[in-house]
This record gives sequence, structure tokens and C-alpha cells, in this order.
Amino acid sequence: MSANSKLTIAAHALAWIGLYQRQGHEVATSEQIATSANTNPVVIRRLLGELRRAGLVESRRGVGAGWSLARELESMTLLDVYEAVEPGPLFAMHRATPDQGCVVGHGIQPAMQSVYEAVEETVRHELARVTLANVLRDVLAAPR
Amino acid sequence: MSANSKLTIAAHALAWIGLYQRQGHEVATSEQIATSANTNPVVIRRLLGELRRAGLVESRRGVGAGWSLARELESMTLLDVYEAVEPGPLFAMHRATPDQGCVVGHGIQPAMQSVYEAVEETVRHELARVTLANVLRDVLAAPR
DNA sequence: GGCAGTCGCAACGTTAATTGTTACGACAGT
DNA sequence: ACTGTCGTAACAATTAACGTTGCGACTGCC
Repeated sequence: MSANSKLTIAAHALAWIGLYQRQGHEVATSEQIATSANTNPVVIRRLLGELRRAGLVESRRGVGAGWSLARELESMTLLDVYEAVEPGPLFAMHRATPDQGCVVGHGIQPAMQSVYEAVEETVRHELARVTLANVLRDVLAAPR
Repeated sequence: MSANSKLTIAAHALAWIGLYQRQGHEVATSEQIATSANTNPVVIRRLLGELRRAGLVESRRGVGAGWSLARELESMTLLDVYEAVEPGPLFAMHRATPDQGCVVGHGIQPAMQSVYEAVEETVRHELARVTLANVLRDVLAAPR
């Protein structure tokens, strides 16, 4: 099973903030988003902190604090979000380095590496095709 | 970080068996493969058990027991292996179901689902382009 | 018939990553 | 000063992957 719900939650948070701002509000709080995503506000703050480092959102402190978009949803793709929150590769190599004295043990990692790089490239390409505005539109189009 | 070294290990095992058979041996034991992959024989047996269910390898018991290929490496793609060993999706949804009373919480999962399905489709397509014979060739081509 | 080598499988322990929770200081507007 | 929220650290809880041990089942050979 995959381990990665971060991209899902990040998209959820961005769509939520975007919709909230369209309704005329200035900022959204981590608690509001956490309620919608059914998780803890700290989890949301951590995640949005990564998105802030990537320049996708901004945060304000003090009274009336909260989060706002740093760019239009139209100019944000899922690839931007993916790169902001996903550090590692999709497929992993051996956890312990294979026997370098064996021909296969020696050559398998570079062989798989090149395949995995090609795969990840297509994944990035596919994610880059979807903007967060697309996501929000689809969210609103979901049947009741 | 990704969690998935199963595809890597499975490709390693298949390449190993394929090469060993090319050298004139009938069967390979899980212990030989485990030594090359630097892991435990039981891990290899579990993995090859999944590949056997998918019809990629066969096992023999009793004296002279071990594993052999059920098909030519040329006719086996990484997609076959991937489908045999990877049960779940690449990207996960929320671990706790989001607030269905919220518009975003309600619509986010179908919206992301369709994106994820498209991404997985391209991954499958890319994996289908590589045969295990390609992998073994690349393994043997690795610089010393 | 007994022996030896290997698979089949279950049970359990180990490790690592993610996620959830609590706590508290920093900040800024009222 | 007070209030509400972020920022961050520390730790607990949960989960999945991986490793290990043990033992029965199978089969060819002596």
C-alpha cells in the first residue's frame, strides 16, 4: 500500500483556501482546514509550511491570523504541490546494498534507476497538466 | 519517502534466475538469490510466491528444489511484475474520511481519484515498455 | 525406509515512516 | 494586557515493510 496522502491533503487544503477566498474571506485557519480534512491542525500547519517554502501560500500571524494563497489557483499545478511535499523517489532501491561481487547485484541498481527516472518523468508530466483550479472545479462538480 | 522496494527486488530475482539458467542450471534456490540481493531467503520466497501466482515463475520441491522461469524473459515486462507484487495505488486518499458536510471534503476524493488514475495509467504504460530481457541486458552492461 | 535439501507458511520481532497529539512561546491587532 | 492563531519541538500512536526463526511437507537419492 502506498504511504502518500500528503499530496491529497495538500490539494484539499489549497482547494479549501481558494474556495474560501472566492467567498470573500481574507484568510483561512489551520483549524478550519483540519476540520474539513478530518485531521489535526498541526498536521495542516506542517503541510502548509512546506507549501509556503515553495511559494504557494502565505501565512499571517497575530489576531486575524491564517493562510492565504500566494498565487492564483490557475497558475498552480499538482506538480508544484508534489515537488513541495514529496521529497523522495516513487520506487525504492534495495534497503541493503546488494552483493557487489555478483554480476546481477552489481548491475541491477543502475539498470532499474534509469527505468525509474523515466517513469517519474512521465508522472511529473501528467501532474503538470492539472492545475489546482481544475481540481477545485472538479471538486465543485461532484454529485451531491 | 517511498516504501516500495518490492519491484526492485523482484526484478533482481528474475534477472538472477534468468542469467543462472542461461548458464545451464535448472533451478535457482531462494538462498542463492537472497545472497545476491543481500536479504533473507524467506523474503525471496514470499516475493517469488507472488510471482508464481502471476505465472511468471515456477517452483519445484524436494531434492534439487528451487525456482525457474515460467516464461521467457523477453515476454515478461516490468508491468507484469508490478501488477504481481504491488497491490495498492501509488497515491493514497485521506486516512480518515474528510467532512462530507463540507463541499471540498465531499468532492475532493473523486476529483483526485481521476487524476491519480490517469497518472497510474501512464506509469503502467511506461513499465510495459521494459522487458526483463532489457533489464538483464542493462545489468550486464553496467561498468565494472 | 531413512536422509538431506529446499520450499510453504505461520508467527513474531525489528525497524522506519507517517500521522496524531500536546504543549508552549511568538506574534499582532484590539 | 488580552485574545486567537501560527511556529515548532517533543513525544505517542499507528501502520507498513522487512527480517528472523521454526517447523512441517515434499521428493529424489542412498
